[in-house]
Amino acid sequence: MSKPRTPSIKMVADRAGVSVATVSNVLNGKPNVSPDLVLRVRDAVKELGYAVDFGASRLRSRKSQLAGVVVPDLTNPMFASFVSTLEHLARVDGFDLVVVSARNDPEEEADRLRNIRSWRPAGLIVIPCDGAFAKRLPEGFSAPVVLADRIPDEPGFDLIAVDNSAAAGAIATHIESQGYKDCLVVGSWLSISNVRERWEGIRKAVKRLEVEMLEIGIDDPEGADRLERRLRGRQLPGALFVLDHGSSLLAYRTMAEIGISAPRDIGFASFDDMEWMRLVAPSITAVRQPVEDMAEQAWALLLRRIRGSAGDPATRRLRCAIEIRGSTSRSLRQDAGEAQKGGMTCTLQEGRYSPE
Amino acid sequence: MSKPRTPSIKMVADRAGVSVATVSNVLNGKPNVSPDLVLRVRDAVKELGYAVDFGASRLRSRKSQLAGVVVPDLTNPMFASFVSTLEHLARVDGFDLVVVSARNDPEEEADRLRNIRSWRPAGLIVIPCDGAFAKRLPEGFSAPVVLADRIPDEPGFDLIAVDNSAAAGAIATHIESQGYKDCLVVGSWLSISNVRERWEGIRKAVKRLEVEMLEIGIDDPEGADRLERRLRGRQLPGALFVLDHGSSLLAYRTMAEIGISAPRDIGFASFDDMEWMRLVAPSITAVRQPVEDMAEQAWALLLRRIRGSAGDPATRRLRCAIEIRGSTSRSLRQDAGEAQKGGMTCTLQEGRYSPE
DNA sequence: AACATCTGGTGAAACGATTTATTGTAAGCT
DNA sequence: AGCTTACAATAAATCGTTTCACCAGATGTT
Repeated sequence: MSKPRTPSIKMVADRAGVSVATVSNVLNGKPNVSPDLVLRVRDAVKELGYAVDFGASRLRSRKSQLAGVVVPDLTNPMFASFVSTLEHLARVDGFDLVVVSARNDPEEEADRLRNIRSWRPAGLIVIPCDGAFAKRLPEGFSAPVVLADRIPDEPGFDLIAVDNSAAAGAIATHIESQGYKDCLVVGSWLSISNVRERWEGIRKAVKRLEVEMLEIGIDDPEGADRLERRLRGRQLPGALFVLDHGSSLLAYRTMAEIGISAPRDIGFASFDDMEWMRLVAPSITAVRQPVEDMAEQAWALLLRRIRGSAGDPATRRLRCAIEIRGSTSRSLRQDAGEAQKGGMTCTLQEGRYSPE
Repeated sequence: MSKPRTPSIKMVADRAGVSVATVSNVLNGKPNVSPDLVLRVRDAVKELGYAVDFGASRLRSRKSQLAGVVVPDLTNPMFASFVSTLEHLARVDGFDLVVVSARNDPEEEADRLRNIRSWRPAGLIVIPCDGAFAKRLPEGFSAPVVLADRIPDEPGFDLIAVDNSAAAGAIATHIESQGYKDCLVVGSWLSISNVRERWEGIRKAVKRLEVEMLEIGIDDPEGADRLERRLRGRQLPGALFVLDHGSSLLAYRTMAEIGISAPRDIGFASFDDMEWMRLVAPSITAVRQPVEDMAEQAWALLLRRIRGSAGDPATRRLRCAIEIRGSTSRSLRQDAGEAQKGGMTCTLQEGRYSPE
């Protein structure tokens, strides 16, 4: 009836017949410890099934091998993939991740940030809910923070994002070049920097095309109503360009319900290329964001900061790829048959956009 | 040039003019501390921006508010949603999550398990890569473990899974009742318990329907080839039933490439109902798994174990829902037009399957 | 008055690691 | 031999908490 506690460094030391300091030195690969002792320690470790206690280790050494990750919504495939990539990269560098989802709620984000702070992570990677992120970062938070994907209202942060404006502009130009006269642009909220930048990119790019913006929120029934009313209205827009994945799902479903389909009745394009956009027939013209790259760069930057690199906050914009597919094709308007074969898929090379 | 370290409990104590013990008592809501001191401590905490150090706290109190989560692949929407739900529930109970993805690699899973152990989590929720999970759990791991979704070869674990056999059987029966004569069943590996159970459920359920199993692996080009050859073969099966989401994506894409479509040329059904299956036309008959429920039950069970509930390992099987849609409809074989409207969607009530 | 029982509070000992200072020993150099 | 230098190993201090034993004073009980 004793207490078989999980083995500590002390037990290892006893069993190996050395001091705890020596065990620590062996475990951390410090030089100046004789080969036979290394062996004895290793054996003892194995026999006891010992594993260091990261908490205690961090407490004393003041070095944490833990990073925090905050995303708006883990169920969004974009963010899931972001986290997944991050998690792998971090692991390679010996870091673990505390992952939290803010569920699109700034309050919750603030709460999670406060909470995560108590784990004393070496750094933080955050995709903020909205622009007011700076106000939610607990004051006195000293670990480096790298933001991704969304731009904060206040500057002063390291940031990895994509070139929203140019990508959206490229799609708008494509739509225009297909001969569409007007285009309804749909997005969750203009208060989200991505949506805003994309909308502005469109306005900057178009020449003759008439564009009109509609905000429909996130999981908001009223927004869904607004969209449906607009699509049922007497004047169906020539094309529909949706600026985020959530809205795309809603829009595509709504179109199906109403019985209009792309490109027969309307041109359709979307941000955030997803698997399903390639699977539906005809497949959907979309902007593909380099999520993995984003994760990679964010992690690289954070790691540099953790290792002590000073310097002004850096902002990097990554280039998106444009996938032109059937849903915006004017020539497919009549014969919707061929489409699913995927032969229509191509990558826009015009301007700064490069092929796969 | 001093060292503005992140505030510790000692600084709070000094500022409030009390002992650290008192601060600790206030922070942990212990009784027997006078109201004015509580106030003074609270003020000091606020002024300093103090937040407890979970690591130190855990070290001393031996109670961890951290749980580990291991999934085979975070980019799989099923698992992403599982983690997301879990994360929310855990937070409500004051727990944070260390999340790791094994990337479908048992080796990596073993590595992550070892690693996660060093965080001394209060418990673990794992969706194992394969049945040999027990061998990968570091020996001497003392925190409670709850497995989910996949069944380990060796018993002795708490387990929350779904009723694979019955659900797969129901789909098979449906396919049979539609008049299909034979059915090709496709899945990643039979060594994954889910796939195995589903396959067995099918064989148990069918009467006249001829069934045949094809394993195509995970992200395996050879498997993709096998599938393509089979579908290009002289004898196209009447129906195709795919047993996991990854394989479904591959199968659906392959069909499109070859130019066969459901239900015109072949009946098509799948496990793991996903958004895209509702978006393609006609939409796809699928088994919808109660992922959120699974997460909920897994968390509830783990929490109970953490709180000290003893008792034999429990196994719970949750019921899946069946979504009968156009892709298996015999009557749609001729007129593939109507389908996208989704009017075909319904929920099988037969047997133990209940409607939405 | 003497004794037990609360009450609000504190100092100091853990927890499991790393780091620093220290010691003893062996080797290297005049 | 005498003196420095280098090496191996350790004891002890420390990180930020919680907990335990204890204390002084007030209150209650006989």
